[in-house]
Amino acid sequence: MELTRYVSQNRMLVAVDCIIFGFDGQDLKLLLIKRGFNPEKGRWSLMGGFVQPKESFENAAQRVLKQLTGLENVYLEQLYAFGYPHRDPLERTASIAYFALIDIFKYEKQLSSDFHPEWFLLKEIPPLIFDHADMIEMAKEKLRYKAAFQPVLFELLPEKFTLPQLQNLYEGVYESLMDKRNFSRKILSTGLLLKQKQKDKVGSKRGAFYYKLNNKKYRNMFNGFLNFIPYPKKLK
Amino acid sequence: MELTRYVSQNRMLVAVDCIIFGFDGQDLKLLLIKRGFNPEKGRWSLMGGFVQPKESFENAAQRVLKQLTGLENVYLEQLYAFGYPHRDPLERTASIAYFALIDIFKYEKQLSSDFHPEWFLLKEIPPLIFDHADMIEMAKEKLRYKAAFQPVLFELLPEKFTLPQLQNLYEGVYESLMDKRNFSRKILSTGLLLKQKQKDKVGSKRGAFYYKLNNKKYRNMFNGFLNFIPYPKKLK
DNA sequence: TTAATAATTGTATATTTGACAATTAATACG
DNA sequence: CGTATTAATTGTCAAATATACAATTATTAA
Repeated sequence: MELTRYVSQNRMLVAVDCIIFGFDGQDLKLLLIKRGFNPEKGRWSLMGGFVQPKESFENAAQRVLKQLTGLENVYLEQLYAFGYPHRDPLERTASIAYFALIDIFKYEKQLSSDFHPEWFLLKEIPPLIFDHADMIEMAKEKLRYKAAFQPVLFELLPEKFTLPQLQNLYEGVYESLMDKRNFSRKILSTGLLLKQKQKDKVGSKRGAFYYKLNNKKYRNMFNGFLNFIPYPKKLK
Repeated sequence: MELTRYVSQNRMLVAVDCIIFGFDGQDLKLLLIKRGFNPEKGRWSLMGGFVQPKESFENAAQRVLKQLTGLENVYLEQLYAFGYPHRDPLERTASIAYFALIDIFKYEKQLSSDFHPEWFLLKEIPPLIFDHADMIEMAKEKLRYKAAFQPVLFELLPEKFTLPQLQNLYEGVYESLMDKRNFSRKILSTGLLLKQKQKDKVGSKRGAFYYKLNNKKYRNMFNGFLNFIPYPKKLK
């Protein structure tokens, strides 16, 4: 009899939205789309979609991400559930926000689709629908928080990357400048990087050596506490 | 016309569940209730409730928490949105889990109610309904994570507390033993604690001095990076 | 050959960590 | 009243880590 109890309760729509980070070797970027339907048609938005009946939230986020980028098996983590009553003016809709870290170069090969996606510099995000700006703000914060003692930023890099690129990445995330000598000492002391024999000649005349992740160590130390917080030199 | 788009989508129930931590000076505890309705009537459960039409998730969690403990303005933070399709066998129900840190002594005065609440040692949690055990596991992890560089554990203590109590708390959270000398040095070096003239005579013959939080500093440094990670001596 | 550019590398000091045990204050008991 | 008991309080030294700071080197382009 008590089984009827749920009847009196209200249901609501549940969506997922993805905050997709990328890094081009220089700057941090976000992938946004031009919303194709009302309300707010034509405005910039995070990529999202409604959770389907047989889908977990995680699966829904993966689906949405694949739809836009063609990518699977990328770093994806739940950020926060947004749910104040009128965030979508049309109807009450909860949104489970996920943030994704992708290798921007893998993405570029895909060339999706009818969402009119564009990469924006993290510092130049246009006005967004609903509470998407809040979501991004929270995602930035969480990334800083996490990267402070988990080597999560490597998810944004291609297989081979240089130390100057890595430092650019950390400087972008923490919006600060770091000392090159101290940075490389600290990063290399983790034993996480394997120096390659080739150099990247694109960025400079001299060229910078490539490094790869030591994947075994990476997986092992991912959840260990390691202080990856860089020491800001000056606030930009 | 596109306004009809949402029509084809499915709605679901959305609930909140609260993981309520307390600390009695010795051990970490969780407040659980005996579920009063089907399904799973009579089994132990986190305190929860459905999100009402005009309520944010946060408000729903506050309401539920107040209902059970009589407390308002306590530390409450969203933990994670749980949503796999059949977590509630009766009907698809998302649950936004919140964790709360309360002063267990303030609670004890309230003596609620018809939920049959009981404090359980964190190490002796009984079998729980649905995915509530997962929620608790995640909450424990998050508490460890946060307490590592935010002084959040003070939310579990009464206004006045002793250093041995504080160390018990950290040892409980990290399930490890710490060195008294190093612990007090580290904690006191933050300048966060104000030594009182009175002693707590309950715990020992000699008595231990009370400390209070320096509230101004507390608020200021809450979001700064501070390494509160204790150095485990032995795993218990 | 030289100039320009950006990558690479080292050292000294200050701070923090971590290991380690003797002393002290208060009470209870003979 | 003295003594035993209990738990709180306090200090030092070595090791590791953080931070400040600039000269040298490899490569390309002119």
